[in-house]
Amino acid sequence: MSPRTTARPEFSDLCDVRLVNQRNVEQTRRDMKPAESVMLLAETFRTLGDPNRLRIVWALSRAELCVCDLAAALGMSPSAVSHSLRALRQLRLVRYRRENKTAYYRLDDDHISHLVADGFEHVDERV
Amino acid sequence: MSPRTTARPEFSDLCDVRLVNQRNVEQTRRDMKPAESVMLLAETFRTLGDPNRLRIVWALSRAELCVCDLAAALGMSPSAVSHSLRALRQLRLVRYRRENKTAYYRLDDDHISHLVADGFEHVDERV
DNA sequence: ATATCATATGAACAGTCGTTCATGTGAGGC
DNA sequence: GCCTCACATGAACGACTGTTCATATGATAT
Repeated sequence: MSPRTTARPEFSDLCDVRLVNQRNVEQTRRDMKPAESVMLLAETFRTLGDPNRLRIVWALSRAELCVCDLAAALGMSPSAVSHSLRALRQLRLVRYRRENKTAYYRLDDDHISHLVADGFEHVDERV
Repeated sequence: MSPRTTARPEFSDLCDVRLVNQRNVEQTRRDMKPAESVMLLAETFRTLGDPNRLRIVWALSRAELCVCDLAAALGMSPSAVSHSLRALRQLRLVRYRRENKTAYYRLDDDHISHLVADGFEHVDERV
């Protein structure tokens, strides 16, 4: 996945001539995360931002599952599941092991599991 | 924002006739989050999945800022910032107060701040 | 009143996404 | 060998997204 948006530095002085709090601007610039981190995290969030992929991740946070079981449980085509898993794999959100013809997927580490669990906690608070 | 993907129930039996672990499928179905929660969280992740919006949220997690300061600090046009803030507002990720002509934005609660902080921790671990 | 400032918003366009369909791969069974 | 199964992948199409540009709003100032 490539970034969809690019910063436009030529706009940085579009506001400077107006009433801007220079302190805030400089402090914010100082605190900003490096572009690489921002891109990678945005890509991660965007990948989790698809309902089907999110369901897959949630399912894998509770059990190791093969493609066919995921498809059956979530009501998706095996092809769609495989495509989704590839996106998750490329961001190293899931890993898999092969056992004969079957590929068993699980989350790559606990970080992602916590992230999703926290997210559900957040949205479930708001009815 | 409307969901981009829809579950296709007619696929749920495409895999049942094959070698599926029925236990896993049933357990996964039982553990699945309600569709409403999935949709809302996916929307939230997708909204955080844009580099510019993510930078805005990160900036607001450190200080209350007006639109113009955000634009100046992030090198975006005020219009783009305003559009981004609207998306964040609609998901109640940010709130704002008006002071004369100026609109000061900040994060709506700590949940979102933690989510983003955890996310950066995660990606910064992987170089 | 007119002008300017800070922000909001609608339309529109190029770019991106996720699905389906068709096909490929590679292991097992006959 | 051939067939089937479980999965992977490429192409393609419709749907969606984020930006820019133009315009609107609403407050302050002169």
